[in-house]
Amino acid sequence: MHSHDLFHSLHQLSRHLTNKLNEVLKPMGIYGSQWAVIYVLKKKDSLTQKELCDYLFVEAPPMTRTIQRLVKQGYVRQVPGQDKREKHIQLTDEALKQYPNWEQAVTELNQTLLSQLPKTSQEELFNLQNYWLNQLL
Amino acid sequence: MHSHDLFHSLHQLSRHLTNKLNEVLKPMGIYGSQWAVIYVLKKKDSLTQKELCDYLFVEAPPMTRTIQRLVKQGYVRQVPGQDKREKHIQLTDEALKQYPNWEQAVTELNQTLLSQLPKTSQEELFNLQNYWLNQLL
DNA sequence: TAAAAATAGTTACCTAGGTAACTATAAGGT
DNA sequence: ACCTTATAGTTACCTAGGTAACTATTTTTA
Repeated sequence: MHSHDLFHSLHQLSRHLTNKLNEVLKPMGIYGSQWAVIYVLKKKDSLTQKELCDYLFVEAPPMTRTIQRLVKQGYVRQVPGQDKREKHIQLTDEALKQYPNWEQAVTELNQTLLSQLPKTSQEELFNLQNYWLNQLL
Repeated sequence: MHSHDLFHSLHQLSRHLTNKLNEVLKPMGIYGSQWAVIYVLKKKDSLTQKELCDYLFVEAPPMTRTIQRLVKQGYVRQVPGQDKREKHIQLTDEALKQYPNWEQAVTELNQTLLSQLPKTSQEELFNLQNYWLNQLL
């Protein structure tokens, strides 16, 4: 096994999964990057853009774009914070109404994608990825 | 473990590695996508764009762009095939001259990135990725 | 063999995500 | 208090990769 192959297959796998995600979300009118933000906001309730960036491991500029699109679609609102530099991002009622649909679509996709991979392998893969990622940061 | 987390960590890991690769290649004047093409061409000698797409699992349009950049930089040439639709892509002497530098930089990076991950884990990760990828295609 | 379908590659345009340079606000050091 | 530095977010522009629509060839088929 050459190290190149390991990186190559990881890259391919990631792209394949991203494509599948966008395919499923397309008819629901949102993109994968938007779903990632929505998913976090559902769990955390209200976060600044900085916090979203840190959590999702994304730079500020793409986050600005993703949020602006979500604002335009009415799924998110930006509330000015006490610190006037900050913007607190929250899901709108419209987003909360749509959430179960999005969640179901994504969960079904994930199950389909993982159906051929035994549970123990899933755990193993997840642990290896996380261990490696933590070592790298 | 939620399936979302597995996909999320895979996505993060992939992005992190891509960023590191581009960081290392930047001073050498090429990008990660270009390196992927060069690496394949070094092994296979001459391939059509279609064959490169299939091998790297990439759609035709981005491949066209990557190759056009490589042509402009003088690292690759497009030889018309017997089938006049095809273009056979080959490394130039200039690319072959630079290759060892690129190869060394990438190999060193890979070793650094993998240094904290035990050999057995590397194999395990590689096998899981490939197994899953094959199931999905 | 002429018309239809498939294939290789390109162009135009989209999202995803990165850096650099900028603005506006907040925090610290003197 | 004032000036410097740090931080949150935006804007502009770059690469990576995707789809749709197109051109130019080749292959199939009627």
